[in-house]
Amino acid sequence: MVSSIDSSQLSERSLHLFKSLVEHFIEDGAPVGSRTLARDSKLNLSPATIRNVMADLEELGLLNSPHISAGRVPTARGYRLFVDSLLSVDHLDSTEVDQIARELAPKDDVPALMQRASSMLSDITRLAGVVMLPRPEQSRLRQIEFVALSARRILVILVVNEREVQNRIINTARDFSPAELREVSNYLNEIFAGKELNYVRATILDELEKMKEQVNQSMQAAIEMAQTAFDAEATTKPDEDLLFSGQTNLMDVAELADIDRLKKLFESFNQKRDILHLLEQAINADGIQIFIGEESGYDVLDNYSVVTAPYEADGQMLGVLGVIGPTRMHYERVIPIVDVTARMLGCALNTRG
Amino acid sequence: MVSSIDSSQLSERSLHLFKSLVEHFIEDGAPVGSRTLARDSKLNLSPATIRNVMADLEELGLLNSPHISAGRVPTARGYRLFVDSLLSVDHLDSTEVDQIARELAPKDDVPALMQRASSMLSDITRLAGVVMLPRPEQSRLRQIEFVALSARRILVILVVNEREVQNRIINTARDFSPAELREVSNYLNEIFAGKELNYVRATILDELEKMKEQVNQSMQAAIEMAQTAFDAEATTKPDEDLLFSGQTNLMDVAELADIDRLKKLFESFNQKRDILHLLEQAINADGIQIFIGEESGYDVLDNYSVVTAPYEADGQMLGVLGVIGPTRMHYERVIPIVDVTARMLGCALNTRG
DNA sequence: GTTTTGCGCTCCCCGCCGCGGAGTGCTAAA
DNA sequence: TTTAGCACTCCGCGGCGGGGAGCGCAAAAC
Repeated sequence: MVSSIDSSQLSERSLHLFKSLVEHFIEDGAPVGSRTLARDSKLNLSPATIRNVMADLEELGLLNSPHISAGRVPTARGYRLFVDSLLSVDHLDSTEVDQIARELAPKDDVPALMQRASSMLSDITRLAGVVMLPRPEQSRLRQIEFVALSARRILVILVVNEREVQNRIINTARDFSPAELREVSNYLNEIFAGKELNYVRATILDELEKMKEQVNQSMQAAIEMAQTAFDAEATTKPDEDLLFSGQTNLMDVAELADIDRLKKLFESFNQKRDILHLLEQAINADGIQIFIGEESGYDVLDNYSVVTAPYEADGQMLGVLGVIGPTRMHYERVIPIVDVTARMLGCALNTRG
Repeated sequence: MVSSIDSSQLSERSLHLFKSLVEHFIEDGAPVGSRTLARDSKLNLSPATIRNVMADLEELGLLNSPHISAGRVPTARGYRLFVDSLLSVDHLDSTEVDQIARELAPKDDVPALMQRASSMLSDITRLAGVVMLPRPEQSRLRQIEFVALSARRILVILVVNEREVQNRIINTARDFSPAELREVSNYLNEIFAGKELNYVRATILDELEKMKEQVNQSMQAAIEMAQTAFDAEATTKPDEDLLFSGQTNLMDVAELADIDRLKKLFESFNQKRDILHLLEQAINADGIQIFIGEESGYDVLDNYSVVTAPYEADGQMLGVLGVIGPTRMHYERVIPIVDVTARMLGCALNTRG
């Protein structure tokens, strides 16, 4: 790991100029040269002086130039310094906060709420939004019900975590009557209501195996059914936990006109894997976490930054949400938006009456 | 409406040349000129002759040239003639048919099956796939269940059409005990099981209103609950019925590099409205239906074609699926693929033991 | 010692030119 | 009716040149 840059290693003036340069570049995306900087930073320095400073900054790896006689552009490392030490975060005005609050009013079920959070993030930032859904590991089983579809096809309904519902259909080896089903579900609810899904899954394999002899025949069937149900659970769930929106917003950021890179990014959205891994790293951060360009370690994300924040409700970490855009994004705006959204979403998820 | 072109209005030779030209253009996307055509169509004609023919075809609106001294390109009308009268559809070889059949094996629930159908369409054609889910109007209620989440929040579970499940959460005005809930669901199941959702919705508003006096108090509550449940149904359902996949495939078709048009197309995928309307037109077609470029009437689809086929199970039309790509697509391959997929999906949806 | 000035140099961008290639339409001949 | 011939158009490309933005370096100025 390359030693990171500490703002105290640089003179006040260098920092000021650097900040000014980054802001400029974020604004218009063109390499910025010494003259522009001389004009706009109120320091009353000649372009030549500024060139010297910029040469130093380049040596430190904070800037580089696309070619010898162009202006300078921030590197990932440069953005890192900018974001960590120089950024003055905007204060959201109250109308924006209101808008977020309104969108996240807890009208309906969890997935819809998440979806709204994601599209709100993308609408308001004009970038791509993403929400990672509550991780299944932290789910508590609240209730389990069986509904007979036909003699041997049974619909299993799991109510998880207050407001989440999962359905799956299983095929059984023998027929079950509605009365039997009710009996089975009562039995399972009694043992497992309020327990963690992981625990439930483990226990079913383990403990119930032992009990087989002690209980009556229909209970044995119950055990087998439950096994099937939770087996299916393990396989069907994990790919449903990322909600993207506003991908198309990324299509008008000029320097991403590079359609090939964009295609790869979109594909990684579809496969979800990389982004999921990235977001998982952010779940234990306390508050905003930012991955800048190559830092992320996923090369589809070169030239893109991801701003994330975990959200929690009832004191429990639930997931992560965030925004994906070009490294050259308005961090000072995006950061508070992501931050507030995470909080608000948390509030909306707190269990109420 | 402009009078459409009938293949009988044109000489054998013109048709042959026209077909050859379209095939050529589909292959490499460049305007094709008289020389190329003279060389490749086995007719032994000089370029000059072919130029005359092409001039005629242009006058009929089947071709046009991007500029005066370029080759010719088919118009939407040209593609129409090509597709309707000239196309020799490929025969899928059995390995491909097998692959489709394997992908669509009825492993799990309906939404997942649809999703697989869609991504299979896009994978195999290297274009974008779309599946329209069974239209809610044609859904029959099979079973309704209530699960108490808390005193006044109730989970309503609708089982529709054998293998589809819908959940929604409603808030009630007063508390219900589990026993009451069971009573209510028994009551509703008795009246409504097997009925069409539309009918159910209408009847609840109507008929039950009259019965209010005749039944006891808890039944009155049942009526109100049912109203709430189906009201919610009407509003939550309709935007969940299109599944896209493989959009990114469209990003490497060269002539669509026009990122702005592509962005608009993607946005219309997200909003679903236009595509939905288009597909609804296709639901009553018997078999393959093709919308070519401007024909569709939606200008986001200029330069794109949509190949659709309705699918049915148990003798009932369920929905439409298809492929979206540049007008310049390999129709002779895409058509049979869409066709077979629709049939196979139908088979997979037939109700079985 | 730091800052500025001056200067030479690099590189991009843009418009221009000119040319070759592909293709057309028209006319006149086969 | 088909073909050959011809003049013309338009695109694409490479080369050229000038203007502009910017850099680095060295020497002068503060």
